[in-house]
Amino acid sequence: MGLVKTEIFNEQQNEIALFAKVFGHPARVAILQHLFKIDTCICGDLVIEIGLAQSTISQHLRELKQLGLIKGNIEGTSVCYCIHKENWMQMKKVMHQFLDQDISDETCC
Amino acid sequence: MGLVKTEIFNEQQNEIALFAKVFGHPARVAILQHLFKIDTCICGDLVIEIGLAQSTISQHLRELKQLGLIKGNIEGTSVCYCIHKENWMQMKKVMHQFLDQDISDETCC
DNA sequence: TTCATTAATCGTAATATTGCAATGAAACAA
DNA sequence: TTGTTTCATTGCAATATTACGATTAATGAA
Repeated sequence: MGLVKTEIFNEQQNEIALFAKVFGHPARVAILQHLFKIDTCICGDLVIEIGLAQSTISQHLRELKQLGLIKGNIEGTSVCYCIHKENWMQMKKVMHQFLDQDISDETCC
Repeated sequence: MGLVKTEIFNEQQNEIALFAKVFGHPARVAILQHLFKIDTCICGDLVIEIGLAQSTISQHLRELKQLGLIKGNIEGTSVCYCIHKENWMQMKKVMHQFLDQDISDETCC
């Protein structure tokens, strides 16, 4: 199948999974880290920085953009990509809620 | 290709991506939430709770176990699964470091 | 022993993802 | 205009993932 049965899970579970999935590739992690570091960026930089083909990077950027985590402004012939700060903070809330669930002290196994 | 070029990324980036990938499926998110909620569990519960085939749940449990996020103790004919608390906290550190990167105030786009 | 229960594993089909070369499209320079 | 640069898109091929039925292995009950 290779097809996720989204309909049997609730909205929150699907949202967490969507965010996590986009972080589930080291290239996208590296892109985001680079954008945080230099705080503004053009795509060409990333191709050199990361070491994948230009079309591959462009594809990863599109996925990040589709989820709203980055935005890109066209500046002449190049594109300025950066973190979408409001959406990043929103995403953080969702992920923290999941990661920071209470661990009770009861020992089971 | 369908094959991630792990070798061009650093250890931290690959580790973040591995953790994120395992959270990138709503069934695994749901399994973890359930384990947190009831704090001890057997696999059969999960099959009813989640609504996927037993073999599918078993597969997801294996992935979570392989990453060390859960552990399973055999108890008679059933298996008691629960969160691996130490490893979960360790994972949280790694993910927080990534999610909580500083967002500078400079506006770029 | 035989039967039932539980969960892991195997095999397989359907679909998704990754990566790249080739091509397009838009902006700018000469 | 023509060429150049920059990035997006398209069209693959290779591999990975998801899901399930069937089977296996292990335990416990009768």
